[in-house]
Amino acid sequence: MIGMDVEDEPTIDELYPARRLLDQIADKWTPIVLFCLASGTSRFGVMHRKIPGLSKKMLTQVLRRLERDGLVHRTVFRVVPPKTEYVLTDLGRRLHEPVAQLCRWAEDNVDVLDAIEQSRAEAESSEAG
Amino acid sequence: MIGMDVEDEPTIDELYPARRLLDQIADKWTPIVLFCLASGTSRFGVMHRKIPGLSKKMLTQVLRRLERDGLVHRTVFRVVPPKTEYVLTDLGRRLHEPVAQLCRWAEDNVDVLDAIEQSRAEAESSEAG
DNA sequence: CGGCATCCATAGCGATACTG
DNA sequence: CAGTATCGCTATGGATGCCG
Repeated sequence: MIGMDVEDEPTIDELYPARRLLDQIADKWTPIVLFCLASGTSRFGVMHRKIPGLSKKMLTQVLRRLERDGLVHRTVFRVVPPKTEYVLTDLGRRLHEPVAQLCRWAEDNVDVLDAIEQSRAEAESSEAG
Repeated sequence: MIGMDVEDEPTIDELYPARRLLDQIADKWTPIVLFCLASGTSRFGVMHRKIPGLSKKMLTQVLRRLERDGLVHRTVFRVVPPKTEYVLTDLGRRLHEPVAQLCRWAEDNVDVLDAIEQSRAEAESSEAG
């Protein structure tokens, strides 16, 4: 068995489910937007106000991508003033599941987040000092 | 009650637990590295080979950050050839929980990932076509 | 209101080469 | 083996202004 090696471990390549999922949602805003939409139909301005720090440009970008990937449906009402509604598709609701898990974990484990921030602060102060 | 409005919804600001968690792990590689380390102590080269597409530079960067934030412990053995071991701290194991949830969900819902990819492919072809 | 276009600054990230 | 250093491109993302 030349080339055989017990140390040969399976690689985690780009087809690995976790990596495919991460390619989809692993950014600063997508999970938050998904989370916002989970509670029901929402509008551009509402979401924009609801997520401080998220620029219109980025919100648009995230929503366009979600729409393109079949996760969000966009309805434009041709009225004055303009009105656009966003709602999760069935697929979007499926993808929201792991995001919700993540959010729940975060809320239940704020102590971990605090501890991480403290570690970082200590590391940075000792490096600066 | 001037200024009171039933439409006033709570904002999801940067102190919201989910956003703090995302700031920590929402990138292409961190969750994968965390996942790799979950199975036990590992070495730089082993992880590098195990995750195709992850450059040495990025792996170093991710590991340094995890170390700084108290999630990973690094042990350098002064031997030739050099040897460095990485292992999750208790805090790191805590943070691994939601990552593991994510990975599990991804493996159980490959159909969703497939559907998303198909939606994207269709959107792109109709846009190009 | 719900965008899009533009500018611009920075961060991300791969490629390559070098070191102890 | 386990990095560090440098280059250079590209993507990210904020700011601003315009438009229907």
